[in-house]
Amino acid sequence: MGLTKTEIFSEQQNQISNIAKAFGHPARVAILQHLFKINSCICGDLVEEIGLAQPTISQHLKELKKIGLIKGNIEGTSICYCIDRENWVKMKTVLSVFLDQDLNEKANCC
Amino acid sequence: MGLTKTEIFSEQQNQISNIAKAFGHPARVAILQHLFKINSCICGDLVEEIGLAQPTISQHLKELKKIGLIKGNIEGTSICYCIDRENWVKMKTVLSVFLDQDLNEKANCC
DNA sequence: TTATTATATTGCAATATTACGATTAATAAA
DNA sequence: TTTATTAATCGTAATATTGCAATATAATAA
Repeated sequence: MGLTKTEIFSEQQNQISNIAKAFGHPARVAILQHLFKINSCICGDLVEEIGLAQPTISQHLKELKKIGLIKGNIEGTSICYCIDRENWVKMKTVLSVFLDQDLNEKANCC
Repeated sequence: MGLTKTEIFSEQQNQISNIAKAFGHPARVAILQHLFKINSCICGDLVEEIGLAQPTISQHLKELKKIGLIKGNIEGTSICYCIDRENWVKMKTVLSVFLDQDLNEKANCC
């Protein structure tokens, strides 16, 4: 049906997959990398930098904002988007619990 | 158009987003967690464990296998799926370059 | 050979995502 | 006020994803 059955999974599992989904598009990866690199940004820069149309970038920014990885302050006609470093660290904490599962002494069975 | 413009992004950016996409569904997160937990598995277990239909689980397993995070050995009528720990570590290395971008001395601009 | 069991594949419906042109909204500059 | 400038929103087309019933395949058991 194309609809993820969120209700049968734990909150942690949904949280992890939601974070991962935000990283699941190269444009959003590129946006985040660029924001880290220049440490301050307006949307126009990104349109040139990334190479997608302005509405498309705006849409990706909206998703990143929704999940809390970036925040935007209005600055005249433009908006200063930047990384929400506090949330970024929180996000990494959630992910690391999942990613570091292999740091147990168990060996492979096959 | 619904088609991601892969060609305008770097190989690293596409690699990161592809890994993230694999984690971008709670069922796949749950499957990986379960595989780590019991350290050996067959698909039937997962159908009960996760609560989705057998074809759906099979499809998710296929995607995880495609990206190399799990591997399956034929064992009689069943298949022993397990984590590909070598690739898991490689995957973490790729991701950490991206996730640890914030470990620079820069402050927030806004 | 004929079940039985376990998993994969196919086909399809429903929903989600991606991308962009056109438009709108809001501020700044003239 | 009029005219840029900048970014958000709307509408829509194309493609991807999710989920499952039905079926196929493959290996073992009877």
